[in-house]
Amino acid sequence: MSYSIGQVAEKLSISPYTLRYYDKEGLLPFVDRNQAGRRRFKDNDFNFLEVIICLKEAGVPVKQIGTFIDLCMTGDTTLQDRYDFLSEHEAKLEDKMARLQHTLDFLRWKKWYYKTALQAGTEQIHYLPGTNHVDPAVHAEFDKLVADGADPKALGNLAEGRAKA
Amino acid sequence: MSYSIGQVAEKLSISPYTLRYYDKEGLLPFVDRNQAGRRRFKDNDFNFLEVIICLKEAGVPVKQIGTFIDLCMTGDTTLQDRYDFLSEHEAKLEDKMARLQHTLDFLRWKKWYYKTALQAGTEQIHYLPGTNHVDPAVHAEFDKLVADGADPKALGNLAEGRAKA
DNA sequence: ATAGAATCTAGAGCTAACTCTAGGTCAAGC
DNA sequence: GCTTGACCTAGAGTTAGCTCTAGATTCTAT
Repeated sequence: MSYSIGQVAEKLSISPYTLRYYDKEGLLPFVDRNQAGRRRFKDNDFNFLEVIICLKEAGVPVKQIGTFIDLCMTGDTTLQDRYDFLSEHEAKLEDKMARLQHTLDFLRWKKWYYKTALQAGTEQIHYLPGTNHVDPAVHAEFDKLVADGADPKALGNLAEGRAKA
Repeated sequence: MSYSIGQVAEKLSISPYTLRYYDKEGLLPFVDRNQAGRRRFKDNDFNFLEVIICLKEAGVPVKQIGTFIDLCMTGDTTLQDRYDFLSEHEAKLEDKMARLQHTLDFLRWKKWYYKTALQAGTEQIHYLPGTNHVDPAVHAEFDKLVADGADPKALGNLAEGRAKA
């Protein structure tokens, strides 16, 4: 079974332009061509494409993905290098996810901040009296709610479906 | 207390160039200037900067951060808009983190793939006999280990510190 | 008073990752 | 046989987000 660039693009939800760009950058050395010079992807090629897409999603620059693919084409002598490459990017991804978790926490506290302001009708309830500066105690209050077991994701939600009878 | 652009840059680990760029893009309308036209950041400005940095980390484009800051400057009439904005980006961030978790899972399975290949000395142990195509059963084997309670993060780790006595 | 450092603006330059255009080749259906 | 659409390459264009340069202040420390 073999596939045209259009079929692969369709299947992976990537544009053919992008696939050709990847090829130009050396990411697709494993792809065959037919007599007319057109790319023919094999079933096994999807294993490589899966790795490429994974590394892209992990935030690895195209050039570095290229060096990884080079290692793959070289053979068993590069197994350790490939392992190390993946380990490195696993660690980076873990870091990134930890940072994003902090970002999410912050977003949720701010949502709660606006939820409570909305309920009061004004942001001023969060200001130090007589100023337009946020009272640090407001954040502390939120932290306390979380420490006391509240779900940070739910705390900021406006109860819209509360109208019942 | 007020701070120069250099001091703020230092404190936030951002370059002054970037801060000026943000200002140019309308992200810092709240920053005062002294008689000489130099920016003077107030303590309260760090609340805004914290939000800007959070949104950036969440992947929100600079232009959209600008519209959020505009809402902030407008006053209580925009509280609902600000809430909705944060809700939207909370949802997007949750999606992204779910995708990154899948990416991380994939990276870990590939690490295990290379760990076992390294231990065998060749990648061929994962190929269908007589081919250089990966045997789909290999991935299934990994999935089974995980289903049986193994830690996916630990499974791919080479036990380097095993030399003891 | 003055040298050196920090700041200002406007605008040019840079990089990554596409995205598209132009001009040509090739395969399938009428 | 001919048209239509997918494909090819080379290379130009685009966008976001910085990053830097030039030339002119302004502040700080001796």
